Amino acid sequence: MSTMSTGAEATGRSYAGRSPDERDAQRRARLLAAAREIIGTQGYAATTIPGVCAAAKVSTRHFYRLYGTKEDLFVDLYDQVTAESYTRVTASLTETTGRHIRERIPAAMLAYLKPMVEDARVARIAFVEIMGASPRIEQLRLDYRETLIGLVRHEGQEAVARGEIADRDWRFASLALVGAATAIVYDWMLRTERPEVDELEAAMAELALTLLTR
Amino acid sequence: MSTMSTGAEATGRSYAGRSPDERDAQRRARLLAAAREIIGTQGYAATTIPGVCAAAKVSTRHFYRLYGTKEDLFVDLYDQVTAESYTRVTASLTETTGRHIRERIPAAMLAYLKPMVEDARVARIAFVEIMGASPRIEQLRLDYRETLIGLVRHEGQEAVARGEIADRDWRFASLALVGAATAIVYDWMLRTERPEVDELEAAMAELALTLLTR
DNA sequence: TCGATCTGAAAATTGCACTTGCCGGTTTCG
DNA sequence: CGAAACCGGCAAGTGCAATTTTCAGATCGA
Repeated sequence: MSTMSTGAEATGRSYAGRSPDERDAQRRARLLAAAREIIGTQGYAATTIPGVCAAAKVSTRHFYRLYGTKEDLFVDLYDQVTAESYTRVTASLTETTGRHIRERIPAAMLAYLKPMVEDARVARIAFVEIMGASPRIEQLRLDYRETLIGLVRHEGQEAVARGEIADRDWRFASLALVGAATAIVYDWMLRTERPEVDELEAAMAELALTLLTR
Repeated sequence: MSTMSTGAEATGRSYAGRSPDERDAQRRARLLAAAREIIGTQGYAATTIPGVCAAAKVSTRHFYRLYGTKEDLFVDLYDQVTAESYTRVTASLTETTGRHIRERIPAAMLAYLKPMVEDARVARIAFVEIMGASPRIEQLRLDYRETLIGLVRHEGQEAVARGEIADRDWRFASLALVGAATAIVYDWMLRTERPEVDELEAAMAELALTLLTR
């Protein structure tokens, strides 16, 4: 990346009113959108590169210049999807800085769930398709979860230091919360007769409080 | 099946001191053992039929007579693996019949975890490889989980009727418990510096009590 | 306008695993 | 003992998706 960051005398020329970098960025965006749709509805295993390319209106030639393999595309997609959640959580925690941990946890929980509750495809990607897809992707999932655990532990220990709650095994509590959220939200997505979003969110907030503060 | 159930004048003859049915049963058992080993260590996606056959000392020809596809074999394996847990749980509940629900839950939880804690391959199969492998297998997983939810709900409601605990959304509680158990036990398997089994089991029993009775 | 560059579509190639069929050797049983 | 049934291993043949290459047309820039 560093070598082309100045980007001025790049190798290509403009086309359709776009610079080479812009064109690539648009192709990338279309591929990611198509991948989100197809992987999020058909599943990773059933997804083919030509299929994604056709949906994205990108030729396979360009695909292979942007991504080496289907796995690379999925990694990019997963980064995008997890970044949505992670960004919202950290934003929520920043907003609630200084408040009691029992107020902050429900807000952060809802921020975490937001992208999945809004879009079933995201839930499927983040909760189901991510698992066991490949060793590299599995590692990505574990790394991301470790980041989340670190975040929970950090906030938790500060709350303990402030005397707001009792200390506990934060890794255990974080894993329980993430695992429970995964199962519950995905089940909620799949059901036809499901409770309102509000009810789900209230129950999840309550669960987070139970696991992290009681 | 029904046409050959009497089995007397079946097409084949004895070999190596075994009847045709016995030989098939042994091949099946060897294939399942090999599949457990390979899928449980390399993953479902990386598993090939010739690979399983070689490990099981079964020719591919015989494989295709016993199972049509890799998926069929995996279904059989998953049935076996889940049956282990399910059988232990129901046995535990039978043993503790009449006791207070707060005593029965920890016992049932440990029974459920036993096969996974004893064998990392089983944990990987039941918790990771089962997910997103194929639509049919995903359905199998959901069906099995539904059975488990029904079991928890049944026992839970009876305890409520006996006045031992307060009523609650049993589907929510079951999913939370199963999801949390999945995440925690698999994490425990993967870690190098992990707590003793006893500590894990105690924490899981405590978690089950929290989610189902508090 | 003209040659160079870039495009998407589609054909051609490659690679991998499934699936089938054959083979030399073993066991059965008349 | 010898023909027949059966075995596991192995060598094609097949099918599908990944990957590479080709190509005719569109766009750019001098």
